[in-house]
Amino acid sequence: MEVIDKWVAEFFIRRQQNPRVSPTNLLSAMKFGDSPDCIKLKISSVLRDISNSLIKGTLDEGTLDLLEILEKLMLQQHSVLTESHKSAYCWTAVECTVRFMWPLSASDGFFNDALKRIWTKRIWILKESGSGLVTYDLLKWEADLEVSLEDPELYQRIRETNVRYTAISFLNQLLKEQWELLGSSALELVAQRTFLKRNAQNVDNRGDPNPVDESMRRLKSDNIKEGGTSQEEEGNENNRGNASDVEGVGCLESDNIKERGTSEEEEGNENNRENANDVEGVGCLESDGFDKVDAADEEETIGGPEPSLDKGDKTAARELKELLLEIQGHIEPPTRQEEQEPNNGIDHSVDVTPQPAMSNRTRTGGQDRNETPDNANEIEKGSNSQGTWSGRVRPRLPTPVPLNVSPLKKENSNVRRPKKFWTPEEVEALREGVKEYGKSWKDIKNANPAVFAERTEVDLKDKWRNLVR
DNA sequence: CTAGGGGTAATC
DNA sequence: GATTACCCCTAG
Repeated sequence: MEVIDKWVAEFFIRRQQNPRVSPTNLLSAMKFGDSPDCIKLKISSVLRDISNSLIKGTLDEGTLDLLEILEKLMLQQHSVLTESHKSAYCWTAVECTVRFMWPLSASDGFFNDALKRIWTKRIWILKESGSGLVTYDLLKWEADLEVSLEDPELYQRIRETNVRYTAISFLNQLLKEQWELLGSSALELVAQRTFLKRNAQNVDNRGDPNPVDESMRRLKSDNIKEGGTSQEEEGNENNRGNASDVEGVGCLESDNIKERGTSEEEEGNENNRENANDVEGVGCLESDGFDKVDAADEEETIGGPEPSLDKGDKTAARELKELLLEIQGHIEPPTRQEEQEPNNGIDHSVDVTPQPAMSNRTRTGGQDRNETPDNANEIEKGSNSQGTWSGRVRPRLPTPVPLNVSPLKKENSNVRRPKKFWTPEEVEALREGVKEYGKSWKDIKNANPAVFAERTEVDLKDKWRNLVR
């Protein structure tokens, strides 16, 4: 069952924004060992934690902890520390210190405490341990921050630097690189293998003399093509990667699937799919991967180097499939798309193409609130103008409930406020306000919130209009 | 956000 | 009927 544990853990960790699961808590609860698989899982959890903290906008000393843990895990699997990792650590450390520079002077706040806590203690320990995170840049920052304690000009300069942006950029870069290095998840690999096996069998049935080779050749050639575009679109890919991996990727039906182990040099390329195995991805695996596991179960062997699942893996895969379906049922409420209609291959993507001008639309003397709402209007027109929209489904949001214009207008907008005469205090405050602020009704009201508590800016304007008449 | 036109209902 | 307070709308 340990394989199930790992796969389920991986499923949760790779899935973004699951508020009920903290990756590190999950791992500590499951007590994994130090096998290479487990280290990968731990790295995934650290990456997910960093990603979550970026999403939440929390960039603090906890992030430094995570980066230090990540370094240790990288050492355990004998990986080289990347430049992005070093830079991310350096700039996050600076950000954690600079955030305490809010007072104008270094001596007025917690800056000194932060300096001691982060640089004198934490980074000293790193230096002692010979950590690769201690870089020239880090030491340079350390010196500058020390000097800024005594040098108000430098303090001001650092205070005004946008360190946070740089830190976030490096953290994002680190996440992207590390997710790519981690490559496909176990779930996806199983699906890839079974898909390849199925493909090979299909070719075999057609009487091809060398089915596996042919299948591999086709996949490889497709891959080369895909690889090219992937490289070109790296920026986009990057954006989608960690930031939106819940979206998943296209189903494994696409031919961008490789055989792991047939060519090691393609490793990096393979990783383009990185977080492809999130929820939607699992959905695809379900139909394209696991369903085939049962079939593969019966037809045992394919000749050659084709990797196949052993009995244990197959049982595990079957159990996992059921488990995932159950978990998914609990976690994911059915999406609107699922509710509306089965996927029939129609592109439901949001159409952002500018819509043709609504030539029939006319304004009717400004009484829009009595008109049919915009949406309904367009739906109605849609029956006549479908052709011009190429039959695409245009997303429609519900017509928003109009806000009360006046903050003094209470619940029922049809009921007028009771008439309230202006008191001499109010009139006086208005006169004073106009003297001071001119006809800036908002400023006048804000300057006398108590006096004008029951007046709007428009009331002030109207009253002034009456006064000067 | 403000200015100004104008409608409605209460009050004088 | 005039005034006042409130409201709505449009234009800039």
